[in-house]
Amino acid sequence: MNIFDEFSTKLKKILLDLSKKEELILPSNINVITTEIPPLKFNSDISTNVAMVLSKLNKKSPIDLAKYLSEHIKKNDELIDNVSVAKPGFINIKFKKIFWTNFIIRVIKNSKSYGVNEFEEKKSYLVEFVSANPTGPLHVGHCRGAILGDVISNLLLFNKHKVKKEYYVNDYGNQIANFTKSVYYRIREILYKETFPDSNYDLYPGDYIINIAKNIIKSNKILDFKNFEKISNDLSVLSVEESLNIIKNNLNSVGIEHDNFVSERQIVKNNEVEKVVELLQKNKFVYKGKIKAPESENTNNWVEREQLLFKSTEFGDDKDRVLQKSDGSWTYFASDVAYHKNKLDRKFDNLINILGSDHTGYIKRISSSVDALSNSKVKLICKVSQLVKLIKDKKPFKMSKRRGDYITLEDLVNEVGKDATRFIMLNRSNDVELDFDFDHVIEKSKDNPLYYVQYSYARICSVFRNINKNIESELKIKKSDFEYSDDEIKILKKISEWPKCIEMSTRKLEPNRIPTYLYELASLFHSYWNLGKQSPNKRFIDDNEKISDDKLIFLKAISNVIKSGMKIIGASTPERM
RNA sequence: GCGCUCGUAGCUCAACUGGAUAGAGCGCCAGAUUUCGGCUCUGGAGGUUCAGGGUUCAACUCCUUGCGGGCGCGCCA
Repeated sequence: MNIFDEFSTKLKKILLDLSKKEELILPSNINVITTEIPPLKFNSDISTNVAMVLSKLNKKSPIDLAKYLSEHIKKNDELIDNVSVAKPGFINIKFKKIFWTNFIIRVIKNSKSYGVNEFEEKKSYLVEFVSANPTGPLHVGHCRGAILGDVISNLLLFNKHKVKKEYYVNDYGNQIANFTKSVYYRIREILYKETFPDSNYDLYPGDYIINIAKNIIKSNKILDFKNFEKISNDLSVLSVEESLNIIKNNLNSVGIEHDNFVSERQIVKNNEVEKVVELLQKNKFVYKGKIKAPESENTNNWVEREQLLFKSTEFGDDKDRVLQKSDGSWTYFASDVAYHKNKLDRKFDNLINILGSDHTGYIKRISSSVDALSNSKVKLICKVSQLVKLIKDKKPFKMSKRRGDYITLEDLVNEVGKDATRFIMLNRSNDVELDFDFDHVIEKSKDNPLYYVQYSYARICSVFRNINKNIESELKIKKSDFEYSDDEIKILKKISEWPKCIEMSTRKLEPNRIPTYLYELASLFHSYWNLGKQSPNKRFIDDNEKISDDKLIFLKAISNVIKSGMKIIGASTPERM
């Protein structure tokens, strides 16, 4: 349920009636007429732009048209207290108090599904996120994208869509070869006391490789480490497995679990790359040609040569992209195209990729391939998560560029916890850099939005505790003839905006609206709470240690919204703090 | 050089599909608080939304030019 949608429906009916009577001309697209939340100062509940949109077509001034329409609106609805017209031509509707009583009772009755967009068609989504190279633990940079992907999935699930969360494992190619070699040298270091070749910059120096080496030795799956060539394949598989375990543990520590891991190696092994290249060739998207050297830096070493190219320029890319290396093996891009063909074959309605900001340049070419493969029927939606700037003691906390030395996701979670990590990472729009201030995040104050929201929930719980009621149990509503005060209606109005918040977050895949919304709701609640200091009638529990039904319902509705919002974010709502 | 992206109060950021007099928090100033729960609340000051041009009844939002920051521009993944 969504009071804005409901009003919109009523309004459109009125408009259609008037147009049938030929009193009004309507535009072909009636959806430009919107219902909105009026700014606070107008002291009304819903507003609409209808008069401004229709004024030109009907050759009337917006104000006159607004006056004319507001009479029809008022006449039509006994729950409307008054309808007023404001300057450029807005129509503002204010409901009677009983409207809000009815409203909150409906919210309570639908508490489980409140906020879900009922009218939206249910679709299936594949969300690919993280997909970090399986060569070591995740760092802070990965973390933001990971949480973004997870919460976008939660949002879609909340709206009853089908979602598969997927991780693409890049376990093929040079980086993996170097990684495997690194593990190999560590093993020789342990078994034969040989020193690790620190001067080789292709190798991974991190200490975690030593643990991987130890685990592989312990597992006894390979018995003889003397000849690298002989064991490199098996060792590679084991090494990837080990580092994937580290990554999965990292993800679990922030509450993330993927449904599916797809191996690049497997895609290559199944000849999926050949097949997809063949298919593209058949549809004339592949050709042999030369590609220009990049405009940047020194192009001295650039050797122009004839190579297999994908025509991504046909879909707006800067240049066509190479599919095959000179040694005959496939480029990363080629196998990724095959992977996306694989996704398409699984028949999802929508494909979503979450990428780091360093991959923005990659979006055009990969979405081009999806266009080419699906005949532009399926769009690949790419969301980019920008950098995270860590701040400690008011200073940027530099991620050292020194090899193998970066702040890991594990470090972050150990420092501030899962809830704070998730909440703060989502607090900003994903396409803006984010300051992650360690000092605020662990503070128990308003400076810490997580704490502030959780605290409001805990306060509500304390009321329930004091009257010996369980906050989870369902409320039985006997009478509903009470009315709420203006201070309470302020909060009810905020609650009525919740479905709108969810709708926008889902449509734009921008979950950052949710922490903002919850903060605002919490703020209103804390204000209300403080009113109890002066006015005993604003306190929840009266002198006889009882609570009235209206207050009980009121609290329950607030806590429900906070809880379901926090659930989408993936942060907890402790009953005591 | 080219592509993508961001630019809003001193600072960190909101602002719905293009809506009204652009909102919060921090910091600053002034107050409240013997409470259901303790960094909670109330008020004040603070703006040419980077700059110019355009579209529109209406532009922070869309188009365009310029400026500034970030990212990317390999047969790396």
